[in-house]
Amino acid sequence: MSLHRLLLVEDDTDMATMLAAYLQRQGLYVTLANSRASALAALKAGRVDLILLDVSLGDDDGVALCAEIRAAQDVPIIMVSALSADHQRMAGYEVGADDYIAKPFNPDLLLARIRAVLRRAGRAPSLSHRRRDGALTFQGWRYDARRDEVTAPGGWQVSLSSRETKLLRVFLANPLIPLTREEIAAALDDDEAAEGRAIDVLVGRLRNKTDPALIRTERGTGYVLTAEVTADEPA
Amino acid sequence: MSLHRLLLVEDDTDMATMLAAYLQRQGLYVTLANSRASALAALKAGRVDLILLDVSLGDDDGVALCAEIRAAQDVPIIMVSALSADHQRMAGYEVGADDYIAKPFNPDLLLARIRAVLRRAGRAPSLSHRRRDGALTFQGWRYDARRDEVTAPGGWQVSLSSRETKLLRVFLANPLIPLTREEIAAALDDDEAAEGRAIDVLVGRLRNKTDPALIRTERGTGYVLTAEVTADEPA
DNA sequence: GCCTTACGTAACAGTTTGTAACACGGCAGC
DNA sequence: GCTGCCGTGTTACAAACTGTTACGTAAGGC
Repeated sequence: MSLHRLLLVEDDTDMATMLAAYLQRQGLYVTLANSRASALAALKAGRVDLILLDVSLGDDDGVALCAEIRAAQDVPIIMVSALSADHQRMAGYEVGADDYIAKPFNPDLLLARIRAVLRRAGRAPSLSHRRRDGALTFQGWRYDARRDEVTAPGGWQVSLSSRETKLLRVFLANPLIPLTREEIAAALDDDEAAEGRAIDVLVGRLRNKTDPALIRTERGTGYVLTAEVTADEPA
Repeated sequence: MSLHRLLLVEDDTDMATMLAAYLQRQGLYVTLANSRASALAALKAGRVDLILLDVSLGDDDGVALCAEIRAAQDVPIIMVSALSADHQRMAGYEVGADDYIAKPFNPDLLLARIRAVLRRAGRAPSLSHRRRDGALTFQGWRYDARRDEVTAPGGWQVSLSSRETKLLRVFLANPLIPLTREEIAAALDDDEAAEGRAIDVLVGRLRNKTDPALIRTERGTGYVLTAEVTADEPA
């Protein structure tokens, strides 16, 4: 029920087909383009929320195309490259890519990046629209939003403090997406201010009560929920 | 089944649909309007407790519309803007918006603002708006307003003191909305004054006689009824 | 390897909340 | 009036919650 339209610019047909199928299954509306010309045509044809742009585009140059698109309109762009060389990465950033991912990539990671970019662009339907309904399952754990109850894989019930619960909800709303301390604090407090090590300690406490492996540290950045989250039907 | 009626004035269909879905799940009754004309029509058509008004409204101007509505009637308004520029923000306030939120926003944050505005505006729908004679059902429990009787999920009858009953009614009138001790006291006493721990103790006693999970503590704030409330037809 | 920085976390302190126990007052019955 | 009972607020203390600090350790950069 996501309304995001994604334009996939990729000249390798096999890769494009596979990726498109995957992304469509994830709820994205995907348009394919295999060249600079067709990409620009697709852009002109309709609304696009995000562009996934391969750096190597046969005769065309992805980096140049990125800059070209950026100059014309404000659409978030994620660059995809077969080479993870840093200069390429930098080249991508300089022309205005919002993110960069190297082939071969983990599809889930790609999806996470896509969500993150869309979110930053303010067009993301977050998980929140299902949050109050059923329960969420992740890595064997279960969170019943209605009752604020957390159940461990074994069936044990875990009691979290209200702050810990809020934190868990923040992570569940953004699975696989790295969150900075600022973002977490903002989401927790409904307003302003992140200081000190409060978030670290809070994360530590949540880790202890659940599974330490659930939340991974992104050194220098923040924290990520490492599990995929699926919504159960409301019983 | 909250009785808050929210008018969402937004011309971006996707955004409107998404937001409406989200807000409806949060227990608000949402009416959509995509233009100045339809907004005014909706206002004329029925009671509205709160207006969520997008600043950018295609041909129409949200700020002007805000002022217009304000001049005509006293409905709380939250302005939504894609630009967080301060002058716009101020412009919104000056014409009488009760709050302001910038896109992209955290849905939970929006919800918190909505609740805050509703609370401030004292529009918490009172029991009087309901069929006074019917019974209310919540989380398996039942409250018969006519007889002041409370029935547990199992069918057992629970006897509450008069003060406890009043407290229960206050919560039932404001399901899912956090209430401060002051608000509760005001609603209980018909006249002001909240001091000491009276409310805490009262809540504790109500919890004991019903289901402790029904009323959750919002640390630093107050208490919330965690159940949705539905009105039964009078038997 | 060493050095710097970031992170994990135990211990602590300040608040807030839960609740048992008590005190007070009205009221019915004697 | 006296007495016991019930409902209610007050008090006091324990427990829970949460941010801060300090220090040890891990992770990278060089």
